[in-house]
Amino acid sequence: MDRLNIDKIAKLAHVSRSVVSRVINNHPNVSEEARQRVLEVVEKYNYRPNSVARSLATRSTYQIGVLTSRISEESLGNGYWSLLYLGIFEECIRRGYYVHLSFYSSSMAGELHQYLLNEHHLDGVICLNEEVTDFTVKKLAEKEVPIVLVGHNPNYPDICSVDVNNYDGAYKAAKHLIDLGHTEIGGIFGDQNVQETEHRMKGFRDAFDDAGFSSNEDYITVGSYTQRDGYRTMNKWLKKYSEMTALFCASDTIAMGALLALYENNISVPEQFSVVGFDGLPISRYLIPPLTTVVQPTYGKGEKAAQLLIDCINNKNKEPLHLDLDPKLLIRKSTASVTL
Amino acid sequence: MDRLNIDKIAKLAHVSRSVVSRVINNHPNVSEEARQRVLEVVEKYNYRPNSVARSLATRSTYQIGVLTSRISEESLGNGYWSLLYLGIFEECIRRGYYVHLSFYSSSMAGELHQYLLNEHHLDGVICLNEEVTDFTVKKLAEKEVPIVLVGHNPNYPDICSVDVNNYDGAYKAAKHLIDLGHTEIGGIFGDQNVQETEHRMKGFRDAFDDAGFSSNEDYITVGSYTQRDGYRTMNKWLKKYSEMTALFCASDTIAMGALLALYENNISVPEQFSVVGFDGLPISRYLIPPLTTVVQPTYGKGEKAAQLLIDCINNKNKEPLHLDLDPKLLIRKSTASVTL
DNA sequence: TTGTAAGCGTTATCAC
DNA sequence: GTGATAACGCTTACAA
Repeated sequence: MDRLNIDKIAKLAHVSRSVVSRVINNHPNVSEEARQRVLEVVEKYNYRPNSVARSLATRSTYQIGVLTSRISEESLGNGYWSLLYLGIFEECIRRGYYVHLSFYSSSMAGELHQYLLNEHHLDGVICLNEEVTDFTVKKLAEKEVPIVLVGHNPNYPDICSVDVNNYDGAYKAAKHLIDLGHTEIGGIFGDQNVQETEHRMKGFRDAFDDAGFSSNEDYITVGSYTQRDGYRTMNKWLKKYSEMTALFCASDTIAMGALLALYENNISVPEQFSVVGFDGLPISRYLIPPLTTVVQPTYGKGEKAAQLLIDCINNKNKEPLHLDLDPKLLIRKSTASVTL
Repeated sequence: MDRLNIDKIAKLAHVSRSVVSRVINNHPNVSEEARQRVLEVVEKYNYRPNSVARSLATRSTYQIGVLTSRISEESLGNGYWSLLYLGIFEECIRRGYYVHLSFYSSSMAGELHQYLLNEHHLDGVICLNEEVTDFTVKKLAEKEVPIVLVGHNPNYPDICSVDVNNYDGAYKAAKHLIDLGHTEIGGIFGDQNVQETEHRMKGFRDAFDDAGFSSNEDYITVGSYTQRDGYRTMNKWLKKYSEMTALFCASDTIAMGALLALYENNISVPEQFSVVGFDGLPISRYLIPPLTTVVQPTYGKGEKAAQLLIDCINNKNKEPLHLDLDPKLLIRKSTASVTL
């Protein structure tokens, strides 16, 4: 028995192809009798409609694209992206959409270009970071392909986005350290170019202001979200600022690097030095020592992004939405009262 | 200007749709003159053929599916999967294929079922682990959809697969420990049900045999590839086998858990206890201490899997291929000579 | 309620 | 070298 199609099923069920189509798509206006006959044949021959043909006819593919940038191996491997993607994926699957995951890198720009230009096979796109956003918006803006951003981007106020409340997260982290009696507190941030960093820095600084003393600008730096950056900066600061007793890292990966630098310099955490991370990655509880960190709902961000996108695809969102999810501080073993 | 299609382009270029099609697909039999005219119009209107329609006509979508199981958050977040996927993705993109990434979990089984049954939008599938394999093969076996496995599976000798040489990797790890003078060496393995474990155990044991003494079976256990498992087992063994001085872990994640247990028990690594991991994850160099580990070409495995699959799709592989990639030992700071 | 027929946008065959 | 024309497999008016 070779390829089944709707016509063969129709013939076998002694109805026309339209009846089969209606049954399959749960459309009204088909007699119970006919429906049963069709269903039986479908079942018997294990028939499934060809989704490609269906897409061609309906102009929608039920496929969405997720774009992220390749970044370094280090940061790819920390679990943040996997979890975010998992949230997107599961929400999509629940709502009947399938998803493509693509990594943007300059060497692959051409191919991805093709992929996006060919908007016909994607009902929508989720961008996980800024580089990818500029690239994508330029391609898809004029076409009617909906986009959702993970991480707010002030350059695109009309595009839906989800983020964690970055201000709040950093504020909580700094306040925790201040409450423990620390005053000489460093802050390593991750990405010069995003609003996220701006907000986290403001939250960090405001916690000091609210506590009645202000943050030391020498203790603040912006690098990249990598272990390497945390490692290097911590090493440098340990030499330069021996009075420093605590550190806020804008990601768990940065904290991981800092922890290693501390270890290599024989400074024990948390007895001599406290470290707070950001993200709440699954691995953070297995760091040495288990990391106190600001947990963000990474999976939830993905889920929300998918919801927003699918709503956009179905024209549900009148206004562009910009959602903020709540972070919360998780105290583990890497922070302690300052020792005098 | 609304939707372009091949007919509009044909009209604008004063040729028939067939000529346009030939130009676009680089087929012969079109005059240079006509080709130029078409190319100009295509360029001018930025026309791209509709890939859905093309797929319907050619019966191939240039889309492949990657299936993995959801597993726990912990193990998803360790970077192994991201790297493996990256290898697959980049090789596919280079060869003109786009890729879907799906996570299998029992709660999503129904949806994924649909996805796979609808084989029409997937030219091939790569399975990243065993559960997923059984599930998939059952669905796609009788249809002509090519499958490639990451990790050999003796149940499916006819399906191409890639793996690292597990025997060799474990052998090297154990030999390294033995060469350092350790004799009381534990081994924590990851998955009862896969051939991988069997091979790693054999490599581990053979290293002892070749060194002239045999492994202690009490020191060998099989659990799961998680930090939690490494943590628990190490804690238990520390109480039970105080004479143990070294440990081989069948993954870096297991090692990570073991390292934490050691830290909490105030046993310093590598001075009092040596640990070797397996995988060579990007994060392994930032563990405390940086982990000695058997590096496997994770990205390369993905790349190879994609190559095999695309070759299958194009009927290049006469015989089912089962490739083994070479692991290598990377000595960092978690292993040292046994102290007497 | 059911069936006919016209798309959807390509590729591919086959005369010319 | 070129251009009709028939697939590809489905959805959806519209007519019956």
